[in-house]
Parts: sequence; C-alpha cells; structure tokens
Amino acid sequence: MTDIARECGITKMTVSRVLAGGDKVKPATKARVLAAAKKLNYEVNTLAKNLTKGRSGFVGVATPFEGLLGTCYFGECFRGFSKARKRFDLDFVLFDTKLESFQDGEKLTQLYRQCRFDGLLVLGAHMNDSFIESLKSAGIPLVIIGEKPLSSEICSVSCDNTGGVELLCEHLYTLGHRRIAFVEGPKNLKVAKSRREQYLNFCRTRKLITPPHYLQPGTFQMSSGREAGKALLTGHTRPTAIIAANDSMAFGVIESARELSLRVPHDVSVVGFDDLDDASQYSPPLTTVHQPAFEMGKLSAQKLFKSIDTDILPTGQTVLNVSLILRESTAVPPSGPST
Amino acid sequence: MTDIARECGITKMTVSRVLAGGDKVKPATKARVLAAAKKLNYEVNTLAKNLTKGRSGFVGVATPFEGLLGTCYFGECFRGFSKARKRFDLDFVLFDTKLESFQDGEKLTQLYRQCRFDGLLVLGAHMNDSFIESLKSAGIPLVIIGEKPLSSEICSVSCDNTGGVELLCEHLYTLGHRRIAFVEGPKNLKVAKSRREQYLNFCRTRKLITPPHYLQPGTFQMSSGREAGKALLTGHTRPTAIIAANDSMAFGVIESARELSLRVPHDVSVVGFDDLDDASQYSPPLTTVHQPAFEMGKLSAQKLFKSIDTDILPTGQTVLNVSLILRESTAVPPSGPST
DNA sequence: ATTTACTATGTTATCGGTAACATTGTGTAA
DNA sequence: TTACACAATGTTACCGATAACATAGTAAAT
Repeated sequence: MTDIARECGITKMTVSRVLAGGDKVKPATKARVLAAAKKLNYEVNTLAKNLTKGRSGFVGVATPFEGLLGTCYFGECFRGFSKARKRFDLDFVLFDTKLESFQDGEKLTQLYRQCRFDGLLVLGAHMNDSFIESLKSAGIPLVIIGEKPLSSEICSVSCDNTGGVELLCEHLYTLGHRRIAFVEGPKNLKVAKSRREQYLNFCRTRKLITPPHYLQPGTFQMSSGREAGKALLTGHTRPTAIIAANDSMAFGVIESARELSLRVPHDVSVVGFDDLDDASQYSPPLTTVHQPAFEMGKLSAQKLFKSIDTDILPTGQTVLNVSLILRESTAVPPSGPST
Repeated sequence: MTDIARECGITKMTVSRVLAGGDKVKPATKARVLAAAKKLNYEVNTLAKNLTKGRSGFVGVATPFEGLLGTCYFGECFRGFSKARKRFDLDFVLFDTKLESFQDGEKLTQLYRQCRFDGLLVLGAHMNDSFIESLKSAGIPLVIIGEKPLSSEICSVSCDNTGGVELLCEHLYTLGHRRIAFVEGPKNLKVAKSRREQYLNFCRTRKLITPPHYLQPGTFQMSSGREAGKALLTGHTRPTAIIAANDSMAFGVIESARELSLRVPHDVSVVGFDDLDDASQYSPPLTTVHQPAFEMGKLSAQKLFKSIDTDILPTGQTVLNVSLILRESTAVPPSGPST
C-alpha cells in the first residue's frame, strides 16, 4: 500500500480511500491508484484490516462432530450458510461442541473475546446447553439451529418438530393404525425430546394403547433402529406401525422387519423424520417428514450476518414448516382399518 | 495489555514477554503480571498477534460441498484433522471447491495472499484439478487428500484404492465368480478412476468376459447404484457378482436386486468400498474395503501443521493401507464355484 | 474581492501486539 | 577496584490497514 502511494506520488491514506471504495477521490487519482495496485499485484492484508475493525471475519459453527458432522443434515445446513453469504469477507470455522473445553461455553467465550470469531451458529442443541446461556450473557451474537431453546431471549431457527410428528401420527391414525410404537432419539437432544413428547401427546389424546415397550430408546443411528425394531416386532402386542424419530433409524427398523420376514408396509408400516436423500431410494421408499435443513441454514446465517453488520444481537425464534412426504412404507394395517 | 503494564508499574513490553512465555523475566515480576492479567480479565487479541506474525491461524479445507460435505468420509477426515491439532491456535475454515471462483485456484490463491488462511487441505481431488498446480506454484502450503495427484511434487495422503479393488476382485474370483460387473464413480473424480482402472486391469489379467455394459456409470450415490444394478441384473449375461465403487452405490445395487426378487448373496454377490457405518447394519451386512478416513485426515493435518510451523512446503506422497472387511453380501456364485 | 462551502488530500494517532536494539543493574573474574 | 558478562527491563519502530481531524485548493455566493 505504501508502495502504491510512492508509485503515485501520494499518501497511503488516499490509497486506502480508493481501495476501500473511493468515495471522495478525484477520478484521475483513483485510476492511477488502481493501475498501480494492479501493476504491483496488491492484495489487502485482511488481518490488518480486521484489526482496525475489531473483527476477525470468521463465523464459528459449533456442532457435535460425532452426531452431526458427516450427516446429510449438517451438509444441507452448511450449504445454506454458504448460500446466505453474499459478502466474501466472512468465512466459517468449525468447532466441536463435544470437546470438553466447550461444555461450559468457557472456551467459546474465550475464542470470541480473542477475536477468533465474530458470531456463532450452534447446530444441534443439547438438553444441557447451559453453555448457551453463558454465551448469551457474554454478549456473543448467536443463533441456534435445530430446536428452540427454553429461553426466548435467544435467537433460533428451528423446524416444526411437534407438527411433523403430529402429521405422521395423523397419517397413520387415518390409515387405521391404533397400535403405534415410537423409536426415540438420544435423550440429550432437544429435537429428540420434542418429537417424543408429541408422540406421547397424540397417544394420550386419542387414547391409544401404549405398553411401556412401545417407546423404544434409540441413538438416531441405523443400528439402534434395527434393535428397537427387533424388540418391537418380536415383543408382545406387536405394533402395526412404527414411528422412528429420524430416517436412519427408520431404515434400521425396516431392516429388522426384513430379518423377521415381515413385509413393509404390508405387515407393518414404518415412517421416519428428516427426508434424507436416501429416503426415496430405499425399498420401500420411506414415508417421512421433510425437514428444510437448507433453509434453516440459510435463514440462520442471514440473521447472524445481519446482527454482525448492525452490532445488534439477533433475536426472534423462527419455526419453519415441515411437510409430510407420502411414499410407500405406509399402508392400512394388516387387520384392516379400524373404525 | 497496556492496562496490565500500568497496574504493575512496568512497560507493555515486559508484559508481552511474560504473556508470550516469559523467558527472561524475573519470577516476581512474572507473578505480578500474571496476577494483574487475571484480575483484569485479559485475553490476547489473536488478530493483533497474528498480524505481527503474518499468519491468520486458520487452515483452509477445500472440498466439494455437494459431493463430500455431509458424507461419512468427510466427517471422519475432519475428525482426523481436529485430532491432529495439538495446538489451539489453528482452526479450520471450509471452502467449496465447486464454486466457480475456485475452479482455477485464483480465488484460493487470493485468499491465501490476503492472509485469510495459512495452508490448505484439499479433500476430494478432481480430474481437472489444474487449480492444484496453480496453488502449488503460488507457494501455498498444501496437502491433498484422497488420491495422489499426477505431479509427485505435491504432498498427498491417500489410501490404496488400487490395492483395495484388487482385494475385492481377488476375493470374488477366489469364491469362483467369473462374471463380475462394476459400477463406477463420477468420471471427474480421481479415486473413481483409480478404482475403475484396477477393475479393468484385473479382468484383463484374468481374461474375464466383460461385455461393455458390465462397466456401469454411477455418481457415488445410492440412486445411481440402484439404476446400475437394475441394468446389470436385467441385462443379458447377468453377472454373478457386482463391485460398486463405493458403499452407497452397493446399497443401491442391493435394493435393485431386492426389487427383482434376487437374493444377495445367494443369487448375486455385491461388494462396496469405504466401509461406511451403515455397511455393517445393512441386510445383508456388506462385504467392503475399509478406508482409513480418520487416519488420512489426521496424517494430512499433521503434515500441514508441520509445514506451517517450519515454513517448509510439505512433500511426500503417503498411501495408507486398506483392508478387506468380509461380511455376508458375498458367497459362491449360484452355479457353483468355477474351476 | 471576500466569504462560504466544499472537494481532494495530508497528518497523526491507533488497533494490540512483537522485534530489535538500548539501557540499567548486578555478580563475578581479573 | 575495575571491567566484563549477563540478566531484567525500557525504547522505538513496525505489522498494514483505518479513523478523525487538519489543511490546502477551488468554485460559487455575496
């Protein structure tokens, strides 16, 4: 930059003005500076620029590596983030929320105060996310994605998990199912809780029978769906329909049915939640609830960027709609529709 | 920092020395400084620190979002990166190689020169990665992960794709299969090419019949495996074994067999490549080649970190071993083993 | 002609650290 | 006692940009 100034016989300051957008600079000077800049292969030093602005130009993305990184949901969300990024002076840095040092938010707060990032996207909230409160109170621009936190003070973008499960239940009920079981997700995830609660809620409202083993534990992984399916399909009072709290587990349930020589959906209906890419490829293609991961990513990133630009902490809890995707894994129960 | 200095009645410089590691500082002074630092809630400004060092403290991870982000492979690799990171003054920034601006390396070179990152990990190399050459010539510390590039000048960590396919072919051949088909990956990926070449190579060596349609195109996605499987299993000269260039497509092939009421492995053997989490959960559990994604990630990150620390560009091409995982998707061909 | 009001550019300080060299003080060898 | 080496700290400049204010020059208004 100093070189450019010398080359043009002017001050560094004027050069800075040109390069920053050239507001009040004589067109002739401007042209000369730009020419010199090109000639000298000038590139801004983002570090220096950000130092004066007190920003790093990086947005943290905190997510449990083990649970989400490498899943379709993560990928879609992240594509959403990137899409929202119009300006190219912001990039994304990944942090693992499972690391011990992050559990209490200490580490993230520290990283923020060290200007290591300008704001934070939290993907996949846990039940015990006390760390979110502590981040919030540290004044970090923050958006939660996945399920809205308890405190309404915190900005979040989620999808209608409750409504989604409602759609699934309603669909099965309408087909005539009365013995509906549920495979739930990890107990420490909020989305898992929301989905389970709504299932229980539905059963209560419609007065469906729910033997204790109808609520099977799961981990959101295919293997746990398989185990749960086995338990359900070999146990007493066999359900005619099984809701898995996500698609992966639904695949597992279908596998277990196959092992037991039960046909889906003829002998048992199976539904999932997420609408993974593979859901339409499976045999049978899976009836499930579509979760708008891409939109969620995009929207949350937009909120965060806006907050960073305006220096106003993000607010508001957005809940996106979900939709039921009817495919071929559901049918009327084998005994025929109930009345 | 200036505050601390004032508090202790000394200079900023001494404070800096203490905080940087306190080489030649009197223990008493050191203690006083540390106490004051804690009292004043001091946190380094990483931006400023890095400005003087000319480093950003961020490592770029360039990967095609569409192909790899959200896959198990990506997740494992990334966990490997994180594991390799002993020091916490380096974090990872994601870039999408599919973005037009990245195609020729221009954008990445620019980001590097703007101090936006200190080094680059390239995950998932394409055939037409001319941009890698241009990055190399720009002097960017660079490690390629996935398949080694043509130029041996460039540092890479890959796994033995050729050997892996060899293991699969050998396994099937030993079981007695002579009609072996192959579902290949996207034509623009290097790994896909390596795997295909080795299959063709094997067929040539063993003089196996290979009607043109035995080499089916694919995209590495389940749906393409399904289509390829359908074509192979309904076509003439039905193969007794099908090698899919990755696990996802193998799942698709199995689905297609199921649709056609063919049993795996009784009627047709199917193998994959990658050893995804779900491979062991599928029915039948998939015989496949285990790819050490985690180790690849770890190793490549180590190489890059070392390079950044020493200011010597990374070199050497490491090829990690793969192993055949025998499960239940392969058996002797229906006609009995050949001689 | 003088004031006014900009416009275009220059000055200086600052962001929060570090490098390099300068200075003081202290203990030890000559 | 003097000199020298080394330990502990201070000075100054600089990394590469920008903010805030200052100044010179020019055109329009009076």
